[in-house]
Amino acid sequence: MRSVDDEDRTTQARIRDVAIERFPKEGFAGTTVRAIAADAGVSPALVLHHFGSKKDLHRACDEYVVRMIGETKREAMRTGSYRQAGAIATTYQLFEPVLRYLAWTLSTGTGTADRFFDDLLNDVTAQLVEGQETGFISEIHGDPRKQAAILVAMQLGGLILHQHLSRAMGVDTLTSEGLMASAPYTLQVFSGNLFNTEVIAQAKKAIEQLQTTGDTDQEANK
Amino acid sequence: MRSVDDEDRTTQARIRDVAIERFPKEGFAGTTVRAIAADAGVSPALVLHHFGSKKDLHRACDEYVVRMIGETKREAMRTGSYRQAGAIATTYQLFEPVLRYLAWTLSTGTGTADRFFDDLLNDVTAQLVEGQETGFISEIHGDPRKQAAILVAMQLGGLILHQHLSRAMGVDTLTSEGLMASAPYTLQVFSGNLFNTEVIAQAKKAIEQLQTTGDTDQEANK
DNA sequence: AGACCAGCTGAACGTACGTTTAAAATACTG
DNA sequence: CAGTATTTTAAACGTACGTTCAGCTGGTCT
Repeated sequence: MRSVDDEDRTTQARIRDVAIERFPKEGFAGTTVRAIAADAGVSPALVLHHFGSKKDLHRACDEYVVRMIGETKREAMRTGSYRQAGAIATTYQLFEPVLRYLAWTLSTGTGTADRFFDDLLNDVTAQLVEGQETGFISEIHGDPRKQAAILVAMQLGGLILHQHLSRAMGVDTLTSEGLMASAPYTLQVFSGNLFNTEVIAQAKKAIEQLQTTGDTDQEANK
Repeated sequence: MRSVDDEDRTTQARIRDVAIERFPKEGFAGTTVRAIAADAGVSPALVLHHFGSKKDLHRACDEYVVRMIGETKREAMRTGSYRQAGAIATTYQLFEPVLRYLAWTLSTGTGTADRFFDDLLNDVTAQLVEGQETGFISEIHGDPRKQAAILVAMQLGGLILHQHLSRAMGVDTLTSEGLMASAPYTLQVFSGNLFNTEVIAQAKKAIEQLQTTGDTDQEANK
C-alpha cells in the first residue's frame, strides 16, 4: 500500500493523491484544478481528461478513501489485529493523508461523510453488543448504538483535532509513537479513575434536575 | 445576547452574522462576498465598505467569536454555572452558529484555531489540577495538561461531529434536549463502568508491548 | 511502414469572483 | 434649512477560475 514512488503510480493515481492532500488543506472551492495539476506535474487539462470535472475528481477521492478504509478494516478483521488496538485504532493504520481527508469529510462533507460515520458506528455498536455478551463489557444502560455514537465521536475528535492534540502532547499523535504517548491518557478516561464516583453522581443529578425544570439553553443563559 | 431581530442589529453586525453562518457551511473560498451580501440584503460593495476585504471579514468573525466565547466563559465563572454543567458545557450555552463556526475553525483553521484550543486546554487543565487538590478528582497519572488535552479533544469531537451525533441520537445534540439525551452516555464513559478493568489492563499491556517492539505503523500495516 | 489510440498539452473561452470608484440616498449638525 | 458626514448602491475592472478543443506525442497493432 505504501512505498510507491511517484514513478510507480499511474498519473491518474498521482493526481488523485494530490487532490486528497489538497482538499482538506484548502477546502473544495479553495483547491484549484491548476494547483492540483502543478503539484502532480501535469497540465490542468489532463486532470479533467482523467476525471471529467472537479466535482467528479472529488467523488473519485471519496470513493478511493471509502474503498481504502474498507480494505484496511477487512484486513484488520482477518488478522484480528483490531481486538488489540481497540475500536478505532484500525483506522490509524491508514496513511496520514487519507486520515486527514477522512477528518475533513466528516467535519464538512455531505453524503459520503454520513456513510463514513454510520459505517464506523455500526462496527462499534456491534463490538459493544458482542463485548457485552462475552462479558468483556459491563452492562450498557440504554441504547448500545447511542453509547457507541458517543464513543465514536470521542475517538474521531482526536483524529480531527490531531493537529492541536499533537501540539499539546508534544508528538504527532498520528504516528505510532504519538499513539503510544496518548493512549494511556485515553485509557485513564475509560478506566473511571479520573473522576470519582461522587462527581459523576452529582453530574447525573444535575442533568435530571435540568430535565424536570425543562429549561432551554437560551433561558438558562440569561 | 439573543432575542435580537434583524432590525435590532446594525447592518455591519447582520453582515458579520451571515458570514459566521456561511463560512462553516461553504468554506472560506466557497463563500462569496456576493452571497453574504444577498443574505444580508445589501450590496456586495457594502460588505467591503464595512470590513475592508473578505480576509478582514474573516478576521472580524474570528475576533467576534473569540470575544463572545470569552464573555460567556467569564459569565459562567461569575455565576458558577460551569461547575454543574461540566468543563465544556459552558460553551454549549452559546448560539448554534457560533458553535458551528468554532467547530469549523478548529478543524480547518490556522492561528485563531490554536488560540481557541489552547485557551480551552488551559481552562480544563486548571480545573483538573484544582479538582485534584480539592479531592474531586482522583490522582492523575502523568501530565495533567496532556490528560486535559485528551478530554478537550473528546468533548470537541462531539461538537464538531454534532451533525452525525444528532443523527445517531435522534435529537439535535446542540439543544438542551439533545444535551440531556446524550449526557448520560458521556457520563457512562467517564464512570468506568463501560469497559471492565480487565479490558483496560489488557489494552495497557498491549501498548507497552508495542512500545518495546518499536514497530512503526507502516511496518505494522504490511 | 502506416493507422491508430490513449496520454497529454497550449491556448483559448466564458464566467464569476474580489475589489474599486463615483455617485446617490440618508442621517446628523449647526 | 443648508452643509457635512455616513451609509449605501450601480456599474465597471482586472483576474483567476473551470472547462473546452484542436492538435501533438509516443507506443502498439496490422
